[in-house]
Amino acid sequence: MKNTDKPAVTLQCAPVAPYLPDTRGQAFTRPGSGQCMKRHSILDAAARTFCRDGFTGTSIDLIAAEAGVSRQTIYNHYRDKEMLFGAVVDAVMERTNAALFAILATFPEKSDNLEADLALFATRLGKNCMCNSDGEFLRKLIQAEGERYPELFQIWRENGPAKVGSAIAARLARLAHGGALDIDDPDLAARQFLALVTADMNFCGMQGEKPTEKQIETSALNGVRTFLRAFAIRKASSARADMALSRSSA
Amino acid sequence: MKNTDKPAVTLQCAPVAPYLPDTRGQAFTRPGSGQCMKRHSILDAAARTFCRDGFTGTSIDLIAAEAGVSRQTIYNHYRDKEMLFGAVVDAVMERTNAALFAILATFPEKSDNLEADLALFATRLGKNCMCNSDGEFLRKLIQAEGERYPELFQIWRENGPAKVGSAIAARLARLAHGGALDIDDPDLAARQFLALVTADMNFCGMQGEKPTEKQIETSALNGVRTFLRAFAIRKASSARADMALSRSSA
DNA sequence: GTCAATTTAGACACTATTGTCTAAATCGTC
DNA sequence: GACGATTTAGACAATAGTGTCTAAATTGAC
Repeated sequence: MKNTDKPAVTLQCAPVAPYLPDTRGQAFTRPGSGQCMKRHSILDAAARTFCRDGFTGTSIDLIAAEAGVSRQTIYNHYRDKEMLFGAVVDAVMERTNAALFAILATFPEKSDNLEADLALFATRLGKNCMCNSDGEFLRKLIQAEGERYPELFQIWRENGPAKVGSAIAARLARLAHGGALDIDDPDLAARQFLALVTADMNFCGMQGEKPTEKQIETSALNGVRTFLRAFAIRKASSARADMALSRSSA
Repeated sequence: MKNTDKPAVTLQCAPVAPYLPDTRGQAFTRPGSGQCMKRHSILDAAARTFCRDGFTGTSIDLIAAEAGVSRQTIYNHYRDKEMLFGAVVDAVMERTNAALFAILATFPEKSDNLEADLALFATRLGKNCMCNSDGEFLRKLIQAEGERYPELFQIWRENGPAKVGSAIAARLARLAHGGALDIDDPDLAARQFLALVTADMNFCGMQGEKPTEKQIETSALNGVRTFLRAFAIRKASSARADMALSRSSA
């Protein structure tokens, strides 16, 4: 059984030409050279450090040390700290977006075994999008620096959660049209779906920390169950039996 | 009609004695004197500034300017930046806790008109606890500095959301026992209740910003409706009619 | 091995911030 | 108005960070 497959999106190197700054002020890189490694490890270390210590709390020297390069190398690739930060944000958003659409493609089409299928979908979403390092980065940094650098995250605000929401809404509407769900407002239902499957993560004393894989799975299943209690259409034949059953353990 | 009453908790001045540092390193203050005002405006400005710019991004000079006092006055009251930060966190947590319990007391007891009552309760919670300035402070700062200063927020992690959760769980269990709700796991239901009534706030492109009052109300009502769809026990007599009705608009 | 590109370590000027210290000004109470 | 407590503005040393510059070392392709 292949489990929640991680859409491994690795960073591509920008093409050719030495020291020509692109839109973000970073120099292009000959692919395959050591430069690519360096740049990757810089972006990686910067993401980790910015996420841990915030923008102002992070020093270039710290990033350099953590990336295993000299400070000057960072300045060779990125004009200044803000440009580096922008590049990190871009990279993380691109990765997360790619993961997002890969996962959206796995949304269940058939309505048999809906609980298990939706739970698997929600688990994938949690593990590879909302609760991994990239998700943590976006969550923390948007909270912390979103107001100071509105233009940086505007793209994400518009394309990130909103797009997941409407994408899930469309797929929920499809299930509703197929007779499996009873949904008035698909957009609202999508938001509530996302809220429910992450419910356990936000209110159990572990604010702002990454949940474990187990916690993600449990939260997803719990959320899907309640979501289906609210929106699933029970078969008319066994409606009374279902209701009696579901009420029995109260 | 008195609307969502705000439990106005104002900061009390610590008693007596000049320049004796208390546990947080802050000097006590003669109540009623100008000192109290100063200290209050320092804490106030510090909360705003820390929330806006983060701990490292905030300078004492900025706080002093925003509070309308000299920098030295701040150092007279608080030993250093960390102590000031700790005092702010304490004050915000105390205020939020007080608001929390005031609001918890308004949780509906009777099960007639449950939707409206729960929506009002959730609205109060949003407006006076989770989405006001104090809520924003705790949310942002725990995300940003929670890992760096674990001991500061540990109290909140244990006493804040967890306590709301179990308090609401107890009240939901009571409603369930009274026959209004069908709930297996009250703690889970409480977390999902909180997640649902704040669902609209997190996934509509406005991450990390304070929602408007209108948004809070709408989100609360939407969330409560779905919560009740999942957990309310429909009267047996009108069950079929209810189900037909709720499905009619899909 | 050569050569150009790249990286490195270190020095550097500059700015910002912290926390201390002082002497003068202000406040509040009697 | 006197007096003690408090606040204030400013100077101050110490530290940390940014971004630039250099010369030497390293890399990688041919």
